[in-house]
Amino acid sequence: MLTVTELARQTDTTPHAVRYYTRKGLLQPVRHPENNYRLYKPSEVRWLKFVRQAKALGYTLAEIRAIMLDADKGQSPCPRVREILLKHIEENRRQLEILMSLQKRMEFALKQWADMPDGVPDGHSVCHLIESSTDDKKGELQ
Amino acid sequence: MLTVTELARQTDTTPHAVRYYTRKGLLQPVRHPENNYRLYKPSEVRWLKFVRQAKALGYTLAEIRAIMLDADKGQSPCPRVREILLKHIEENRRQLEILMSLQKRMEFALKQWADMPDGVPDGHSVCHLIESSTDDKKGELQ
DNA sequence: CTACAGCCTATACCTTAGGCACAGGTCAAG
DNA sequence: CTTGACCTGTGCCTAAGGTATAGGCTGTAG
Repeated sequence: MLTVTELARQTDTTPHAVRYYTRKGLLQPVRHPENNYRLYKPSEVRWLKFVRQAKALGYTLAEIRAIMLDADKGQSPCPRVREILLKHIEENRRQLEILMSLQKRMEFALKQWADMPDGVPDGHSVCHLIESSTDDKKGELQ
Repeated sequence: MLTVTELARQTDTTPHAVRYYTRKGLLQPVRHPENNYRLYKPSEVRWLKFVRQAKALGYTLAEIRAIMLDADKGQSPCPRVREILLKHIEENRRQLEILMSLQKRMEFALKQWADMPDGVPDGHSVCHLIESSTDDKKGELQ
């Protein structure tokens, strides 16, 4: 049986993250009856490595939990795994477009501002730089 | 004097967002002595439009507040505004690289999985799809 | 006159994935 | 015996609001 720190070390995480995953239901340790420490079965190392792998692929903890529940019921989680990946690819594409649009707006403003002097607040203007920026599509910023 | 809903309507926001900005110190309404409603001066419309403009350029509320404090002290906020924009352009570039790397990983996995059958959990594997994914650079995911 | 609908207000809790801080417990070295 | 290092636990904090709940106002229909 492993303590949080031992488990964290074997999976390249922090003890706090291990406790967090536990709170989220991704790990089920037992408690040491004397000091109340979390104690993990050695097989949890494999589970946790799976979690890290899935996270690196963009899966959220809630999605990973759903995948685990599939597996716990003996069902193949693979259909769900494929479906979530497709959704993420779409979402990420949208997010990339938003950030690229923001990047363009910022770089355009930077260029525009290069020739403008600093102004002093005069009561009807806070910062003319920002106020001068054309506000086309804002794009939700997530 | 405007109520939250009137102010929100004139600036294309929601009443809740107006209250949130107020809590964050970006607006300073007085309170109606009878019903405790927030009451905003008509000039706050211009302030709030400035906030929306800055947000569209990627500024955070905390940064906008710092800019306003500059202006309140009679200092030109423009140097700070330029400096923050540069920082954001750098940060956003990093974030874009992270998301593009994730997008590549996801699309690679999708292609790789196309030829793989669904598996049933067998005790030493949760989902071979995810487990088969090569985990090169994860890139922090923000 | 009152019941109800609709709109307004206020506060409080929820979100992600942990980071950070604090208080207490255990162990070996000095 | 005490000190320091290391471990544990819990609880608060994040950005920018969304959503839910509870209460107050007015207009109208019965």
